[in-house]
Amino acid sequence: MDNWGEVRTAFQVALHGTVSGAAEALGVHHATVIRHIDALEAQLGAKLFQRHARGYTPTEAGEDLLRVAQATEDQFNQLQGRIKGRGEGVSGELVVTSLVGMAGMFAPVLAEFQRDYPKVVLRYLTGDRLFRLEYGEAHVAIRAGSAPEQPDNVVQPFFRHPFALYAAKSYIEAHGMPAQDADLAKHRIVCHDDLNSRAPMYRWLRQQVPESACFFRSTDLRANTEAVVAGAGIGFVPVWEAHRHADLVQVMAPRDEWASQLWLVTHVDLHRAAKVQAFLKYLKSHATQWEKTCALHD
Amino acid sequence: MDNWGEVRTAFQVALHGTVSGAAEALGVHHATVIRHIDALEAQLGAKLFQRHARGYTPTEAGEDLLRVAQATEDQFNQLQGRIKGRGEGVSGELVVTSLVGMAGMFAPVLAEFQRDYPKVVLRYLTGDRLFRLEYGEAHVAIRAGSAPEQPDNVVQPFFRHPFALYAAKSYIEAHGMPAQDADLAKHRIVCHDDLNSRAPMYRWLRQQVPESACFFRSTDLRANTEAVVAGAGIGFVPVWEAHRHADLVQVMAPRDEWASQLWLVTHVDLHRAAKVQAFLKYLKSHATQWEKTCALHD
DNA sequence: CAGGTCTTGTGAGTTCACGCACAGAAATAA
DNA sequence: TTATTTCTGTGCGTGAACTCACAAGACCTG
Repeated sequence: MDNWGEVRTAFQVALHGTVSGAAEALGVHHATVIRHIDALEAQLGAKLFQRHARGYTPTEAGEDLLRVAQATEDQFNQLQGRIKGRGEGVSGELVVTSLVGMAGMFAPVLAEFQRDYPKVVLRYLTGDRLFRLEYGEAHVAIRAGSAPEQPDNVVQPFFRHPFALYAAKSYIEAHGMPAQDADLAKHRIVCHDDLNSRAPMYRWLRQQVPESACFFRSTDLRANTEAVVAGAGIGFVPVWEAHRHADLVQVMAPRDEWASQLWLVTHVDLHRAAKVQAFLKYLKSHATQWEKTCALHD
Repeated sequence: MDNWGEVRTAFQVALHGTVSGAAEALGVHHATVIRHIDALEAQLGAKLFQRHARGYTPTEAGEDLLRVAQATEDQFNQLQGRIKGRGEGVSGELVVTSLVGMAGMFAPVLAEFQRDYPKVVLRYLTGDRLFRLEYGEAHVAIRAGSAPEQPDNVVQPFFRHPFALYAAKSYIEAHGMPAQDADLAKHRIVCHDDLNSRAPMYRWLRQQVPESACFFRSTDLRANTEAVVAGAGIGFVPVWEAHRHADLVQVMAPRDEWASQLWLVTHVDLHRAAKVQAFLKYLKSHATQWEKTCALHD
């Protein structure tokens, strides 16, 4: 049963009882209506209407079609209402993705956002692979590093994520506190597994310490943080994250060159959606708050 | 939400995930599919798909449309199956119409037909006005008189409905039995109200008796029959009907010139339907039986 | 890295479906 | 009856929608 348009035409004919009435309702010429009915009947191999000078009277098959098409029109109208009204309110699904490392920072914000917009179903995706906006896998992504420049993505700077060098109290008691940058080479360093990492803090670290000083290496920032907390050595920990661990001692204060720039990325098709805008506004208002919090504890 | 064809196109795109796949499934060029999607999105004012080089990924709205269109396609397929299979079996409605006078003769036959085809819903329409086949008011009509010649109706002779002159026993006892045709003029005659009636028996009667002899006149054959039974005079009664009244005496035996020809009439569009054919076959097999019955009692 | 094979997207040519203008038939009104 | 209106039905010309052809991008594979 292809050609749904012809079904719609037949539906209007059954509704009005005349070809002319259906033609007027559909905004087409009555000859078109006649052709549609003829084609549909030829395809089905059955008469849908009895033709006479006063109009078209539906047969049993025509009445059957009338019922089905009536239901279809209702469903399409409801669908149209849902789709047109979808963008207006803040509801539906909102899929956010970021690196795993930022989960601890974002989770409270996401929870608060959901308190303000209870109708939104939040999905927070974190994983090894990058979830790609262009395939519709996520609506909003928080990305780190240099400004992503993909054509269909709208990118805006979020905030600079401050890092500082930390160590556990136990480690400092055992190995002492480095006085200046050059002293780091004599310490046990916790760093990224890939020594060629493009993260600015690790590029800085590679210039300061030899590879042999990197005693603990992991691809995961959180694992590194845990290692530092456990006293494995000195390593970069997000300032925000460090606040949660009373045992940590700040070895060196955060520097701007260590900070990693965070970006808010959305797909251009969804950027204007009300719920996306609401979420972005929410995130940005918290960004300034985070920056203040981090600055306070420097 | 007009243009159901575009909805169907969008449905196929959501189903296949690619424009090319949908185009192949629909049997059209992929450029057509793209234009349909663009038009639909423009009309709805919302994106249905995320475009990327690997295909189209449905958004929330697109998935909503997918669900609705899936249900629609299912219903259309079921509808097509019903319509295509409708003509094969003997089921559904069967609307039969005839003059009221023949109800007593047909009712038992209709009941028997329904016993053989229990899935058929029989509607037997009788009324003052003629139910018109061309408006779909009835599938089969039994008509009397000269052969109807309407273009869209297929007409076939049914059988000749025999009439005879009857009177009540009480009337004969009071007025005696007419020996020959000319004697009728001296009797009380029950006849049709319209003296110019085209029925052959009444045209014959008008030639035999003066208007003054017609003491009881009615437009309804059944009323005339009742009048004869009640002893109002001599009148024409269907042979078949007369058998049901023990009080009636046959004044003159049935003649072929009195009989009224009955016709089976069906609309050309429905004539080939299985249920109509089954009913016609059934009626015709009973016609010969009726003729024998009538002949027996002459 | 290069080649092949999917995609989507866009401008140009062509066809098919639509609109127009009639004709015919039936019901209503005068 | 005749006139009028309102239907359906059909041949014909035109334009919108389709097909075609080509370009560009993404992904996989050797």
